[in-house]
Amino acid sequence: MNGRRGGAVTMHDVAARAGVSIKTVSNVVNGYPYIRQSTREKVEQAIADLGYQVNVTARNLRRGRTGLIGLAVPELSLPYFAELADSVIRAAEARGLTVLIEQTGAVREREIEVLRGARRQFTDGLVYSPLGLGPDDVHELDGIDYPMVLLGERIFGGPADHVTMSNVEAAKAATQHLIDQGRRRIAVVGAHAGETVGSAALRVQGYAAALEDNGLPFDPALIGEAGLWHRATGAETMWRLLDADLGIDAVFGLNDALALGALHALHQRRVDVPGQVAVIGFDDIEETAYSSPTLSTVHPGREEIASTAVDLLLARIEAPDADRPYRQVVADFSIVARASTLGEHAAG
Amino acid sequence: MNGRRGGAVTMHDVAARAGVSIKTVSNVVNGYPYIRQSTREKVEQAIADLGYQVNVTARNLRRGRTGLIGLAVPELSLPYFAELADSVIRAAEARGLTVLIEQTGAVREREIEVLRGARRQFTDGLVYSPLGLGPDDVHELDGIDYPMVLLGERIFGGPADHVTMSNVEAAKAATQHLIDQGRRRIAVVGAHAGETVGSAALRVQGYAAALEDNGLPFDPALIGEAGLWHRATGAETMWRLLDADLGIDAVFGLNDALALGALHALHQRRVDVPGQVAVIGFDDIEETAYSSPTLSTVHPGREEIASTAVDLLLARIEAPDADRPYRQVVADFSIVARASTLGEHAAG
DNA sequence: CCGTCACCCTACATCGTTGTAGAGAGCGGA
DNA sequence: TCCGCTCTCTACAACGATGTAGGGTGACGG
Repeated sequence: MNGRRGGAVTMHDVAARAGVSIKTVSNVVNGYPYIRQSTREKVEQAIADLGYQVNVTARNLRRGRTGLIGLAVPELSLPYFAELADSVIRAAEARGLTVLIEQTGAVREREIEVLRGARRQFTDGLVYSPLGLGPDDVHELDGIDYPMVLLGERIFGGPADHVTMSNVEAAKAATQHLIDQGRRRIAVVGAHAGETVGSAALRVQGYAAALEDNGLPFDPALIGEAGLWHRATGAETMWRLLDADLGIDAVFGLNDALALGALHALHQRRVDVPGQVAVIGFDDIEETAYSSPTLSTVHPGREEIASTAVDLLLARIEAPDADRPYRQVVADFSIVARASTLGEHAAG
Repeated sequence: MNGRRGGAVTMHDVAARAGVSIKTVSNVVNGYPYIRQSTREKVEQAIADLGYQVNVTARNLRRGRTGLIGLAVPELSLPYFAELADSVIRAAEARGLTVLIEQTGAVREREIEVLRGARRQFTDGLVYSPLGLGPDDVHELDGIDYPMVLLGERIFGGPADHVTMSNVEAAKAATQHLIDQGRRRIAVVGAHAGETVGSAALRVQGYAAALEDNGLPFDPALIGEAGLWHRATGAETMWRLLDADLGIDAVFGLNDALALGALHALHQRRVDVPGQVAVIGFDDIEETAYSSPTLSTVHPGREEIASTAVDLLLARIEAPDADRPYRQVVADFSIVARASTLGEHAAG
């Protein structure tokens, strides 16, 4: 029965042992103030003696809440999402919530399914990070009647709070960092041709803005496409760019996996980093601190995103009726300058 | 209320609309056979009209099961565990179970805490993969009164079924693979000095066995230590080994992260892989198929481990009283030969 | 024509907890 | 003295589902 097999001590047993009513036990457990000290002690003793633990299922039924929140991400095998999940789990734990992870594989159908699936019943709310949906799918969020927090830049305007990162600003800062190191021919790895929404488009936009700010030309030849943001595609794109002989002196990987792939390709071609080409990534995944050279990157405030998301969700869960307007929060970012732009001497 | 706010359609509502008793609705929902076709249709129509979904919490309370299982792993940011979690989630899904992940950070205290923590109440069982515990901690498992499946090689003999991989055999096969390519000076990256249990010890043991089978000497100088099995430590260990100038012609990374780190170090030192040094890893994480050169490795049957673990757990959950002896299952492995041992021509 | 049996359905209690309402004790102030 | 208040505790009815027991049908065999 519910975790506790065998014994299955209930409030009844505790009440009997302590010689009080079952409700008094409940009151003690829930910290109700008007209980005589001696009574409280009797109950606590009985609880200790019997090893009683509240039956959360029954409490949930009664309270109408489960204490569980869902987290829908594309895949745990993508480091960014594994680390995001890690942060969300920690943030939730700190607030007494438990996280139930659902993988969507970035497949549109599965992302939609998650919204109405049976699992929604277990959870008080959902942190939703879609990759497969596009702006045309906003209507899929219509009629969502549970607390939800959106992450990412695929969809805006649903009936949910939204936590994003400053993609444009951060990409601009990353590009500026390269320019500050004297770089002028900065390639991009990971663009998505034709897209106008999503992280790829926004980050390229930031890149272009930085160039413009510095009076540098935007050369389409420097924009390397890569559909999947994996290490392998990063390396391939880098090879293509190198083959084209464009005089590149820096690379902006739109995420860390791409940048690490590019780093790898550069090594293989015996291109010195950052001597000949500086590299910067985006996401600050753990591995960037361990690559060689260590990878400069954008720290997107993952912890902040996670804890803000959980806070917003919790607020909606606790006051479901308050039809307070949906908030959009933009997390702070920072540039983490490491050896791939500064060189070994200056960085760690 | 439990996911469905607002409406909160219950069996009562469905029963009223269909003009039957609430129990009949329950019977329809649960596939009870003795129901007139016409009645069934009426009920199903009412369910569809009202958009009714069973309240899982109430059902759980009544049935004494939650349909949730716990999965305790060190960290999701370690690719092996992220992929293991992925596999367990899929396996559980296929059997109608939902997974609740708990991260222990491989910290002994937190691993112990997980065993009795409040979360155990939410779950019908636990898939437990400790890294911080040692054989002396078996007693921590005493008195565990819920279904549990152990993973890994840290602890044996607890009151639980156990799924392991053939560490010794697999490591032996990996080493043999290198020997088959004509390698004779095979270094190990990732050994744990002094340990006699755990994956490191077992894999080194398999390595030694392969050498012996082939009449090759075991040279302690070739055994590179690395406490953490990360890419960075793999690279460091590899550098140390290279610096020692041992005439190494192959490297066995005790896991893929180490092997990838070693690969990286070799590249940096302009050592040709596999021309001068062949490299093989262990785990077959996704990335090994994308590294350059692609990394040969041991496929440890992660899917099999996950689905076996879930099967065993489910069997215990469904028949908790059956005191059938605890089983130990060893998953099959296979060698995945890629470019880091075969060269580009032969491999993908 | 009646008992038996398979079939279909219902009433009621129950899972373990918490909200509501209110009872009784004790105390101070009018 | 009685009222009203605070404090402490209890009884009872929920939450939404399912197990148990049993009440009606109608068909069939004797």
